[in-house]
Amino acid sequence: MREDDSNWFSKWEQELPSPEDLMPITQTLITPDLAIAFDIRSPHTHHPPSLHHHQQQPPPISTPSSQPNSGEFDSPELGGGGAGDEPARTLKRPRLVWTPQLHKRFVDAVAHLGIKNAVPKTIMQLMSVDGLTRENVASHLQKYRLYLKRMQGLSSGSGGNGSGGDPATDHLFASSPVPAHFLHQGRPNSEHYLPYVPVAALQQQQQMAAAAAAGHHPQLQPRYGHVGHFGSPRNGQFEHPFLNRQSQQPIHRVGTPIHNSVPSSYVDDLESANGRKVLTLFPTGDD
DNA sequence: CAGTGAATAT
DNA sequence: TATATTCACT
Repeated sequence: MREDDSNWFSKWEQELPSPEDLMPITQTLITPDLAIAFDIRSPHTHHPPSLHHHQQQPPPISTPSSQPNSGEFDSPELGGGGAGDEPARTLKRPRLVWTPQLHKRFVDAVAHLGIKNAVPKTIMQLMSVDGLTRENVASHLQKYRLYLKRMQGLSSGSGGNGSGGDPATDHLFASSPVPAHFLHQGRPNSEHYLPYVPVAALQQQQQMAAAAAAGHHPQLQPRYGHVGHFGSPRNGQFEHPFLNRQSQQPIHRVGTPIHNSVPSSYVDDLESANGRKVLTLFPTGDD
């Protein structure tokens, strides 16, 4: 039975996000508002029926200003009072697009956490995705559960309905490989072998909070690239990388507002360019 | 805080 | 339309 351990691990490893998956996405697009402000949009998108601030894929324009002043100029708190306010938390972020890859990460996290620890917070932490908030995960987690449930109920018997007429709730999930069947089995008796304790992931919260409290300005931190929907997860494997926050570079920017664009910290520790994946993803020791 | 269902926004 | 996010309740 011990062999199984390595087995599942290998498998898991295999499913891990590949290098192509994770990397090149920190290309934070220009904020939609900014883009609009600059009046830059697709040349041949001759069709502005609704002039809303839609986030579209800004052309490959170089993005010199790393000043991600989120275009969201909501209403900053004024008046007030506040001696130490953290306005950044109030920013409304754009809709998060759950790309298959992102979902995969989610699934992986859940799978490894085990049904027991698979709670939004833990998942979120284990995913180590920047900009992901508990709400995001919670919402998605629920949908995911429903999806599993539905699948289970329908897969019995009837003919062949592998995944054809599923309700609309699954397109995303359908593209994502479900590790095993860690469905909801209320079985307090036998636990699946959890080789790894998620404790490592738990402690970081405090650190993170502490860091934030210390005065971590969110000027360019809590943001995930608004990725345009690419969308073609049909049977294709990956289509788009996404946000992965892993290394928090100690960028101390104090005093002079040098908007020196961060040197792309998106580099994960991926493996060599060819060959197997030796990904060291999970233990998110830093955060 | 976490889970669910409905409403809402995009 | 579909999907994500938010809210009220638990």
